[in-house]
Amino acid sequence: MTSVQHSSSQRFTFRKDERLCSDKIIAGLFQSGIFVSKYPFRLNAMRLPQGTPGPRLQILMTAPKRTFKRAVDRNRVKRLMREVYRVQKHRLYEELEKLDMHLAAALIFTGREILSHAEMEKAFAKILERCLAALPEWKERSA
RNA sequence: GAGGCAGUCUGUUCUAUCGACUGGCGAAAGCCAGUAGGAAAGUCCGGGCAACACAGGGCACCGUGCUUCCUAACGGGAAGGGGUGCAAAGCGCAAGCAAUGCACUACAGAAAGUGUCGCAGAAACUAAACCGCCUCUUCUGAGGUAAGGGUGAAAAAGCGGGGUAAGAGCCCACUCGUGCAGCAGUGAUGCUGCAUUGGGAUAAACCUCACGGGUUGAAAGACCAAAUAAACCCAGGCCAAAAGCGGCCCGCUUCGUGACUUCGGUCCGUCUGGGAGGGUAGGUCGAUGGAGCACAAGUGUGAAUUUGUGCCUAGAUGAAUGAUAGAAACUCAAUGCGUUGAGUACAGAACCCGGCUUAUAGGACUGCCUUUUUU
RNA sequence: GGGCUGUUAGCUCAGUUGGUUUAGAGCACUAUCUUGACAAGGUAGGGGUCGAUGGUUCGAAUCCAUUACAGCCCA
Repeated sequence: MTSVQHSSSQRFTFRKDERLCSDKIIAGLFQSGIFVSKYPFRLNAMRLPQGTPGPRLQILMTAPKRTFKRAVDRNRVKRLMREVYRVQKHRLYEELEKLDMHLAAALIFTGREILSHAEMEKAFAKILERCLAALPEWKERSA
């Protein structure tokens, strides 16, 4: 019926501490220049120092006001992005655990139109592959 | 019955799985409850709240503009008055007046002053003589005239009669306007009487009058934690001049009884403003129980308001209120009458309220208009 | 959250304050002259609901109100 599979080890939560809230980190994030891009997404990233408390990855989702004029549309896009991330995030967590990295990230929607949930899922899987491939390189650069 | 327009109200529901935020319970795992709108929007207005400023007066600036009322307040609303447009019983010889109905109305002052009124036209503002009309005449002009023509958005009340050389409020009746008085009304204003020839428009042009307005907005502001630098540079004030009263003036208020001196100033202290540089950029409060909502009764034409009873109804902060699947309801299209397909508006709180304006699929109700059928 | 500005020809802008005259300039476009042909240049011409709706006025791109769409600023 649904694509979501129940598992005792993995839960598809998205709590407050997984979200990126710090003003300071966000400012640094967009200056770092580290990103991967795959239409209709763009993912900016910045490595956090070792031993940062909380989860391995803090992330924020956003949709630009320039392409989505109405607040309803921006909310819709951000909510879809959150749901898609929530389901697929465990692959990233595993990889980060292996490399012993902490990461801050911003997921930006660069498309022009709102996609359906199924299209979003496919598109996010693609950018996730690119991101995983780039992780070791990011570790070298920031070290 | 069908279609259109305007107004008011309403504006999808249920189940499963995976989540988010707030509150409660719990040692924890977790469980339970709640979680977007009528416009949350535009930011066009008005308040609450907060900080700073503040003897008082005048000018300037900005806003509002029929009256009375409602309201915490308003540029909002209610009721009323006037005006304009359309229809119009009726009255009048006519000009015209006009009960009543519907719609609209930013509606103070143009006899305080200034500006503007192109083209056309003879003449456009304390007016004028082109054609015309009349009188005189040396036949070319002089004078009278504001009926008629023509121009214009607008030509200095209208119409009928008298009067006259021709004409003219020159005189009279009626109508309109203005002024004064009386009456009615809280008032805008209306009615009646008397007087009066009574010489334009524009104030959404300047302006005048009346009333109102201190400035800045929750990125206001308060507290806690962390960090830190009472340092440095420049300008100015400190007993008679400057600063302040966030535009200006009057006026008012405030601040070294320091040291040295060649009396020009210098130094010290202190205050104010600016520069450069450094640190932090986390949390709590503000902040969700309020001009609150629902119902009933009373008062009022109404907007509203009083009393009683009941209810608690989002509170995020890089920002929750969601995603997926299935079913139902409604609408539309195709129908093989079994169904199949598509669609379900406008739109997302950011301190909170009261209005205004704008957007809105479908449904319900009310009013008006058009058309068809029947009686 | 709070505030400010703009919208005129296909493009870039004047004109708006202070109303009536013809809405104008440059580039572009069309025709034509010149050239063997093109460019440049000369001559002539076309092209505007002045963002929209309503109001004030005799008359509105201009004044007033509402509205739509752009752009900018404030820690």
